[in-house]
Amino acid sequence: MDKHYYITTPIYYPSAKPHMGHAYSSIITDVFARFKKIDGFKVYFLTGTDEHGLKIQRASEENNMNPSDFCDKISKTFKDLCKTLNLSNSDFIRTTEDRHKKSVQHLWTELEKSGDIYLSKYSGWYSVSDEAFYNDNEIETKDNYKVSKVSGSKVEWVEEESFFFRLSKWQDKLLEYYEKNPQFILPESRKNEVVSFVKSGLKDLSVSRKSFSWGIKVPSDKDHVIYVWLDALTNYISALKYPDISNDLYKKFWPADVHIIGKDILRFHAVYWPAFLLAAKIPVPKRIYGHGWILSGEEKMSKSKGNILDPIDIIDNYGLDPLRYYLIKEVSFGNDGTISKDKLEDCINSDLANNYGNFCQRVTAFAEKNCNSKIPSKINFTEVDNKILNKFSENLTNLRNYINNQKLNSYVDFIVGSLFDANKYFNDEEPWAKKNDIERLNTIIYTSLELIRKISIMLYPIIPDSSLKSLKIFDINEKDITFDSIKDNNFLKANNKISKTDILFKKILK
RNA sequence: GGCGGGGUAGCUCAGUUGGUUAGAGCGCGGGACUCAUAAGCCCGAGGUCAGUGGUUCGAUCCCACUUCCCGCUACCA
Repeated sequence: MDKHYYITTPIYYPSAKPHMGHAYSSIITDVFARFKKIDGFKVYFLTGTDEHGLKIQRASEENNMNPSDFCDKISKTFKDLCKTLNLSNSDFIRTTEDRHKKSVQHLWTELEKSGDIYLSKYSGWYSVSDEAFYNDNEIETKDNYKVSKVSGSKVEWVEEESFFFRLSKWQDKLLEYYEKNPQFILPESRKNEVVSFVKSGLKDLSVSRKSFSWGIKVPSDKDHVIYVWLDALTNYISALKYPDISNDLYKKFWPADVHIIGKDILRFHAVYWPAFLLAAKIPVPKRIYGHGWILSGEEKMSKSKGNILDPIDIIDNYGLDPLRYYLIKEVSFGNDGTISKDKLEDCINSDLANNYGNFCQRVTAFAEKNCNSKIPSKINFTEVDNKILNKFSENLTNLRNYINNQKLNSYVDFIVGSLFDANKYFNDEEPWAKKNDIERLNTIIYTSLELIRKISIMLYPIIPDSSLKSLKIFDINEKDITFDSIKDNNFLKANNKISKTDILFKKILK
């Protein structure tokens, strides 16, 4: 039976152009998706855009466009980003699509039927200029006016009719679910935050708005549109054709294996989403991973600080794979990380150019001169050769576990360690000094070529383009890659041609 | 304020269920080699493991207190 794997990025809110945070979430997700693909899984990788809400409605008005055309335009920039980042996504969902609307409205109706939605009033201190509600403890009285303590702007008491979701009802069930599924929320530190939040008591959630119209209408009351989370989160199942739960996509891929998200939206994914699903009697996803943020130097990137590193700029200047590699290798996954041109350049030079790229180069160049550009025959592995080659089969399970548990850094550490070993092996065995011992020379070359093959396969999920370039040496194409084959020490067939490879990563002169 | 996490080499981080000389990568200094993108390999310098006190034969790791940093504390996403 086929093995299935469903992984998602957040759907992005396109009120601004794509930034490093979007790129990071997407690249991370792509790494997992690609790994699973070469490990024999049928993978469904979903990304998309969340296009409803007041901000979008306003932004479209400001641009003198109708919201629908406006969304088409901005959603496209995110779709383009998928190509720019070389994502292997299976689908791109937009919340303005009919398939999504149908899905959301059906889910709403289910929640209504189960008694989890009721009509009431949403009220609070509202600041028009801040577009935000404030609690009693967030306002103060100044010159006979109520103002926000934070912004100082005037607030007024607003009441609005709204539908509510009985989130409070699900508090215990959620805690029970976290208890029974200790790996549901990762990383562990963030799980604690969610649990303590839920334990502190859940209030019912306002899930509709009458104050604007750009959204999916509440089926039973056309004056209301369905508010953000109930709309947005549903994308994860609407892409699988929910409510048609007998179709293949849904049957095979739901519940999702992991939703990759940023830590800023963890609560919505780890609390609201499972609560909606529990209420609608839909299985809950297996895992929510809330990753950290990419900071620039010490600070969060912001326009005012002028320290924004635009992913597109970086890709234009350094290439895509260096950025992908950097984000995976240099950021401690789960924690916040930093990026700077300086660190990126160091990483490119030491890891990609000197270590990986140069190893491919020195081995293939040597093989060209000494083996007539053919995979050598007459090989006889010694203990040294077997030791370095067997490390991969010995770690096959570990590597799979790393990916299954989102231990990205452990996965990369193994690769980097293998590269050090490979360079050391080549150095220590001195093939250039073995020209009168052809069998030994051939064996060293063969072993080294196998190392290139194995390491390149492991790198494929992270830097797919470069990995494929490298595997071209052996005429291995994308569709032929299997992760499992890194356990094979005799994969390369004698006398097959070794294709010359270009320099994979140019060193950056500093 | 409450709850939680953290302060380990110049930088980024790992680690110790408490036990002889505390680890990696990068950066830095030196060496031998030459197949390679002057890459790679070897050796080395550099840390009172935030501070104070306690438990213990012994603490960087356990406990208490101090100090600094960060996160969460609901309807922008």
